[in-house]
This record gives sequence, C-alpha cells and structure tokens, in this order.
Amino acid sequence: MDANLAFDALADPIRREILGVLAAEDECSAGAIADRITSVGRSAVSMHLKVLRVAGLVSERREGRFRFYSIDSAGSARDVLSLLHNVFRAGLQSVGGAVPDDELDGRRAVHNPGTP
Amino acid sequence: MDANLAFDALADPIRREILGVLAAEDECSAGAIADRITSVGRSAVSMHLKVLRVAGLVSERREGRFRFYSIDSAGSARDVLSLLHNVFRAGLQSVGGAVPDDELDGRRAVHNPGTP
DNA sequence: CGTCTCCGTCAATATTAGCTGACATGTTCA
DNA sequence: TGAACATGTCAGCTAATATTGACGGAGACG
Repeated sequence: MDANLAFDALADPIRREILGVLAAEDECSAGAIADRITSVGRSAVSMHLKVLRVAGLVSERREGRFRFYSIDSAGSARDVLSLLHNVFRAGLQSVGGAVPDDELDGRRAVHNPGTP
Repeated sequence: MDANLAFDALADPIRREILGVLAAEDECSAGAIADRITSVGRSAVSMHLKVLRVAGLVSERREGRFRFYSIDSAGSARDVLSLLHNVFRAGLQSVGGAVPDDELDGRRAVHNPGTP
C-alpha cells in the first residue's frame, strides 16, 4: 500500500504545483517543468519529481537525453481517492470538475516566504 | 481556499488514523480517540485534532466537559476531492467504496520508532 | 573524440513539524 | 467551595524535510 507515500507527496505545495503543470500540459520534460516552477531551483524540482514518481502519481518516459513526465491516473491516485471516499462518504455525490485550473498551485503557506 | 491545510493535515499517518477512528465510530470524544491512538500521548492527539479541525476535515461539538469530534464531509474534503479529480481525471470512473476499513490507519513509515 | 545539453544525485545547512511533560482552563459534583 | 475530571496549550528538545550548489553520467552532434 503506497497511499502513504502518495499522501505525503501530495502534502507539498510545490509538488501539487508540478501536478497542476502536468495536468495542463499532459506531458512535460523535467526542464520544462523546472522552468514553470520559478520558486525553487532545478535540483529541487528533480527531487520532487522523484518523490511523485516513487509515490506512483506520475510516470516517466525517457527519450534520448530528455525525460518526459505525465500524470499517472492508474497509480496510487486511485487508492488515495478510495480512502478519502471511504472516510468522507456522506454528502459526496458529485465532486468532479468544479475547480479552476490555477487553484492547483495552491502555494500560500509558510513555504516561499517572499521571492528574494 | 483551505485545501492546502487539508492536504497538509492528511499527510500525517496519525491524523489519518484518527480519521479512520472517526469514520468507524461516527462520533468520539477526544479522550476516546486518544485511547485508540496508542502510539502517541494525549497531548499529541489533541494537537492533531486541532490541525484536523482547522483544516476543515472534522467538526467539534462541546457537551459539558467533553468534546465530541466527527468527520466533516461538507468541509474542505470536497475541495480536496475536486482537486484530485481534476488532476487525475482520466481512468477514474468509480472509486467509491472499495477499500477495507483498516487500510485507513496506514502507519508504516519512519514515525513511531517503537513504543516505549 | 571533445563538447554541450539535460538531468539525477550528493553533502551541508536551515527550516519545520511532532512529541512529551507540565500547566492552565472550564466543568461536574459532593 | 474544593476536589476530580476532560482537554487544550506551552516550552523545549529531537527528528525529518527541503533547498542549494557542486558534481557525475548519458545522449546528441560537430
């Protein structure tokens, strides 16, 4: 059961921002993702991608010197959704497709204390 | 948008264990919850409950000197589910009700290094 | 072959979260 | 009023995590 890793991966705002980028672009190279995530450097993005991949939330495709990442809907995301549905079963009829895209990068908390 | 707090709250295995207890018991006093969470002390459970409450995942009802907690399905859990559905929309037709209850307390990682 | 690009990894550091034990608050009841 | 109970809160310590900058490996291309 790797839903633990998935919950942990989903906890970080930057990782959710990366997921938002991938959800919008379908497939992205690591460099292209790092370009869109301006708040941290490329190394950090690379590590976040590793966390997401190990957690089973994104999948990787290698092509030459590039690595393309994409959302893995068949991975542990299913387990996460199942768990949440089991806990919050009441009053959860339709929750699909109601949130605008830029809500995904929900960075607002104690991380990123002002871009220097 | 407090889905950030909700994701953060859901990241902790003990908090997910608390949610599992509440999902099974419907309503529980703080002490009863602390009795079921044996890996940490009562103070820690109290703080976890505060995190869950601030995140909008559980609700509190005071009655005398007791405080009863219960799952808040109408809170930010909806936002969390919406976000996840938006990101992992492909291949997610039916994810409701498929996971046994004890999967909820998915404690397995580096926390809890042996009960003293 | 040499070089450049793309990208993952490593070591060191700083920030953060969680746990415990003691104390404070509010409630019930004798 | 005072004792017992249920909980929340605080300070201090410890452990985990993220970030950065430097480095290494693999492919492309002259």
